Amino acid sequence: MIVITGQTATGKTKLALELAEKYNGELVNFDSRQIYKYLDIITGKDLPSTSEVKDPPAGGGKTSEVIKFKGVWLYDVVTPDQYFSSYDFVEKLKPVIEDLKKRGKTPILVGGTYLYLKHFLYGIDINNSPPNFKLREKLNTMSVVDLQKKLISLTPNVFENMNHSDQLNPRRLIRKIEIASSTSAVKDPPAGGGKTAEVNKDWPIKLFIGLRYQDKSKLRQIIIKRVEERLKNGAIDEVKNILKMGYKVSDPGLKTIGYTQIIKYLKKEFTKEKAIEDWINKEVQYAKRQLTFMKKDKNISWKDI
RNA sequence: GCCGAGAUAGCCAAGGUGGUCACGGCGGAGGUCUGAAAAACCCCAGAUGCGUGUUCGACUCACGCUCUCGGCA
Repeated sequence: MIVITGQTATGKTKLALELAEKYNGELVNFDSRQIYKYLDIITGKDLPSTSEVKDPPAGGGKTSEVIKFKGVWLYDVVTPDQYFSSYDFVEKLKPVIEDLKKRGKTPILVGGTYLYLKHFLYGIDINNSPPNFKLREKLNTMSVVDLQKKLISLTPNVFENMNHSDQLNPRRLIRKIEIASSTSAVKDPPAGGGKTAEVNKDWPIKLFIGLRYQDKSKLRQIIIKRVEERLKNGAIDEVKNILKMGYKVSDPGLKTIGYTQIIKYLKKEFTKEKAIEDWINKEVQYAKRQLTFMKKDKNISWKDI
């Protein structure tokens, strides 16, 4: 198995395609946004036309219920209104990998969502429980202080073991409360979390590459260019169409850089200039956060570009 | 040229009888991360246009200068 991750706009897909050729591989996406259908232009799903060849012609020219294979597995697996977690991702990924194995192909995982990758490579705490949306809805209206109190009343140890940042983060608090109040909850979970399920033991990693920018101003420059390109390629129409299909700003898939800003522009909350500026800023900030997170993985061999 | 309004961090911006003044937001730096992650959150740095005066003390008051905006000419 080959894994390629790194900052956004570093040419991960391009490298992956090269390696696919060299190692008889097929690409598997682990980008949390490209998982979504209809989010194409702004998430950069477009691939060089060579890979389009792999598209199986729709059987007999009938309209396509055929799964689109755009040369990359795990594109377009859910609609923008659907919840999708790192757990779901791992579950989707396993059969794909198995299939590649059977066909003697080298899986080439490409993407920037390190959390997904992390859960696949290093496992998830088996004590965790699935999301409880009803509970979340209720908890979402509570203040941070109240959430803290609630968690402390349920499992003081869990709260104590959270770091300062997480203790003030409503999402993290909600998640902990969710786990603590699930019926199968472990009363006093150990400090470092429970056992983790090893997922990928059958798949040794041949190459684990991280792409990053050495020069931050360069990163910004490239992102500016990419945003301009995506606008030219119809980013605004893409958003309009998605809204026309009935998807809402609040849908998980549309909580995505680029979409958020364009929607604000369409709603006249932002001028076009402001929307573009914000889009670029958010993307640069995202790229930095990616690196902060990935840096901690000592298995990644970094390539500066 | 005259009248009015204003000049607070890279940008936007609040303030008060003169008392270590200096709210916020954006942007910037660094960080957190085990089922929402292109998410959510933590944290750090940085400012009173220039000069003179009044005063124990001025970002705040007075005068002058420079600049900006609006109006008159």
